[in-house]
Amino acid sequence: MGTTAPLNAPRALILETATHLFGVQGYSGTSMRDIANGVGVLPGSLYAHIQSKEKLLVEIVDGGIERFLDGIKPIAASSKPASEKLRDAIKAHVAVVAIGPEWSQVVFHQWRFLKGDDLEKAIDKRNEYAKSFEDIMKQGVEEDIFRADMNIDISVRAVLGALNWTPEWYSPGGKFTSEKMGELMADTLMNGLLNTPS
Amino acid sequence: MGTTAPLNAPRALILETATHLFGVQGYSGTSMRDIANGVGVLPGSLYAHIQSKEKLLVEIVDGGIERFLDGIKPIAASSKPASEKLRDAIKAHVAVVAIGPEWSQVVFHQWRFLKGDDLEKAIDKRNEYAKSFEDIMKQGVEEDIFRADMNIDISVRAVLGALNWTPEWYSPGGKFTSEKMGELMADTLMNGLLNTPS
DNA sequence: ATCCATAACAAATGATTGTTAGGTTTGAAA
DNA sequence: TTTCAAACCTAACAATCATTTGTTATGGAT
Repeated sequence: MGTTAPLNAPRALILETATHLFGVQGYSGTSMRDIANGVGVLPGSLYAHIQSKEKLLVEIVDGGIERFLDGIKPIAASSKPASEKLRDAIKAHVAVVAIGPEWSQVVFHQWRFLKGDDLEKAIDKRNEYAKSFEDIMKQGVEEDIFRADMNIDISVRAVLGALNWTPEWYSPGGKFTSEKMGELMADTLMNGLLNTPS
Repeated sequence: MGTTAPLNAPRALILETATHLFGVQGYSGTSMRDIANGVGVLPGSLYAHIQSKEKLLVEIVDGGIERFLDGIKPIAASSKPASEKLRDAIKAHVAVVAIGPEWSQVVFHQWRFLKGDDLEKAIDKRNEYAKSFEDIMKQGVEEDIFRADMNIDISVRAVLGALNWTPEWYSPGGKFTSEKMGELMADTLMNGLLNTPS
């Protein structure tokens, strides 16, 4: 008595549990005791696997941003027309969110609690991601595929806002597959809402 | 010695400070000491003006949601065509965000920390707000002003996502007035990005 | 001059925070 | 059978948390 059976993949389980809790309750709203409880272990035992609460967050956020960047890089580098690039980018974004909505929530909202270098790097990567979208928009305007009369800054922010908000309502068991959802999202953002009579 | 001059409008100052801190650091990430510090008072002194940390959040969130609802109610009730309603709704939303981006951040993100009735009511009002947008969309499709081939659920979420994300980047001293920003936002969301050759 | 409400401070409450140190169990290798 | 490292528990730490209590200073009204 007094001990419990070892977990099979302790580190992964801790990451998973922390991601869930950080996503739902926020970083500050989640205690190491909460995480330990979710893992099924006493608080102190966590430190056999992780360095600190903050490093836990760094790992989750960094890994998440990286996924989004990995998703868009080949698209940005391709030689497709901007309209296809943007559609692909939107679909890629939704696809990453669909992998783990809670993970995405942490990536989008909890990065604020990073400090120093970790914070700086996270912000840089965020900006890099946004710039990929901006580049596609600019390309689209140059190619005369996108509206010349739109404000690119605002449009980038509108599109990224719509995308960044998806983990707030996306649920894996919904009536659309994540692919379909990406399509619909791209349709709405690219075509707009207004009917364009032909 | 040992005491400090009374503040001029203590309650309002506390609300203001708490809103700022909750917006930047989150509810759980903000201590009463932080707030007291910002106000220029010792922690215990706050309780002469407020009931508790939680009531403070309730007041901020409730008041905020109410502003958004007040903004859209007359628009939803008007007899304009859906396209004008939606444009007005988007502009109204941006206008409310512009009053206080940090306040809006609290409204959009910190409501999670409400409990019981307060939480329930906040969610109800959120849904009510979303429904106003949904109604306008449906009206627009019926009137043949909006695309019949779009998915309304997804479009509502795209538009609200773009709008709810605005406090993340909006800054009062930007190069656009909030009115102009609302216009540009409406342009992008309603017309989309694609060029529609005439 | 006295009174009194307002609003502050000072100090402490018990609970919870992240984290650490040291001891114990486990299962597999030697 | 012994050894050994991984992974756990027990117990505690100093700091910080929201909040309460008792007291004091202030400024306006009586």
